[in-house]
Amino acid sequence: MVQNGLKPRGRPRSFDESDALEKATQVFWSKGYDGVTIDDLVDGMGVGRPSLYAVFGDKRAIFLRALKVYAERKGARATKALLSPHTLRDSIAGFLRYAVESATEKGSARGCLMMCVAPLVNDAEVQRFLQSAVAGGVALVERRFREGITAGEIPPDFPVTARAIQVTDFARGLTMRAQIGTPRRTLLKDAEEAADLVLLPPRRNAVPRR
Amino acid sequence: MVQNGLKPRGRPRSFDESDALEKATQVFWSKGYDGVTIDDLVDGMGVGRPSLYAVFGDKRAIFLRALKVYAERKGARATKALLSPHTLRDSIAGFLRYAVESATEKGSARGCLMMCVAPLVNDAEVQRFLQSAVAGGVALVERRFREGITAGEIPPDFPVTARAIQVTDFARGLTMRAQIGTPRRTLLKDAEEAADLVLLPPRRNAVPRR
DNA sequence: CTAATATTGAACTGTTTAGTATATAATAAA
DNA sequence: TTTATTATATACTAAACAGTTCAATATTAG
Repeated sequence: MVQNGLKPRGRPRSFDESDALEKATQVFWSKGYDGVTIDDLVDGMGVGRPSLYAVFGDKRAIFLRALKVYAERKGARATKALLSPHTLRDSIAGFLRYAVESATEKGSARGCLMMCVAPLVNDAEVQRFLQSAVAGGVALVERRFREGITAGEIPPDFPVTARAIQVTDFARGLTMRAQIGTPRRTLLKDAEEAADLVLLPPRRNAVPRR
Repeated sequence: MVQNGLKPRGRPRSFDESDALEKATQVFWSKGYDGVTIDDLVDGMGVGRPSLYAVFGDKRAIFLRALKVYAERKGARATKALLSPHTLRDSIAGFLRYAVESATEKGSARGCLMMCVAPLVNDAEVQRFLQSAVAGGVALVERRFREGITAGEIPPDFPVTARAIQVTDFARGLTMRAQIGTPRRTLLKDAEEAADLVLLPPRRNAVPRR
């Protein structure tokens, strides 16, 4: 246990670990997984080759850590976009808008590391992580729908699970189109219309009153 | 115009050109674009290395042709799934079911070459092709919705364009989840519910958004 | 100061890869 | 049968690549 907070013994590192991971994210995002070479990572992360192997391991290990960093940051922002607004409609639209905005950000590659790059990595751990991320997204939206029922914004028979899945499928569809170059404004408009759609009240079996 | 149907002059080829392209599709689909080497193509297509370069060109050229073959076949089947059924609901559900089924076929890689592999190819021509494929899909669904209006299955004020976009976005979302391993039966159920959603009649009276 | 410890830059090694050259084989025409 | 033509198999070359080695460097502990 001893040396927590104490100065480490040898020569100090010339890079910041989490900073380097952040940069790795950009490298993978812009070049894909198979498209990235160790030299790309050495250049992009600003970490010398032997240090890179010593501290992070090989390409697969670096990608796993970068993916988790990315997912955590993106998940936090998506959660904020979803849970901050007061009205349900603003929440859902905000969630989808965030998906579009983050997928069309200038300066970064278009799309999303989790949806456009990671699925192609043939690796069981990556796949498991992605599945849990998908499930987490659905659960989050589902929770917001339940709050909407409590607040009386949607009827108690609103199919929360199905609609939550549909919201996240929309996010995926929008992100995909972002990746192939669909303009942001188009996608933002489509996000609004998707929000309208998933908030439509379900068909009642009962005969409408009045 | 001379030698159409005539025997060609030199040594005959030991492979069938379109057959080899079909096999190339499988190679790219299962290994991604950057993950594929020329040797993978030589092995997978059954074409010797020098013949491969002479007949098809380099990796990028092979991918382009394979992508077009794939898109044509898949587009034809999707069109059939969409336009064959009598009822609109069967058409839309059939379209989404086809997306799920083709993305979860046993023997092939999961997902879709156009959505899961091609977008990562950093190439202007590929991107243009994908954009036109997306637009074509929307136009097709839109057309089916219009027929549904004519047939009285949906009201004349049904927002055909917006809903057509939503149908194709759903297909993308479902395909994406197929790629990361979501089971077919789950996706088929979600496809049905998505079909129900996009067929809900639009709100008649102007409803306040907030 | 000296010893111990940890990181770094540079260079090295064996392998994989893309693209090509060359010699051989199979066919049609003459 | 001979010749022209096209395809194929083998093998080659130069470059890119992953992962490691090693001496030099920067820091702490005694």
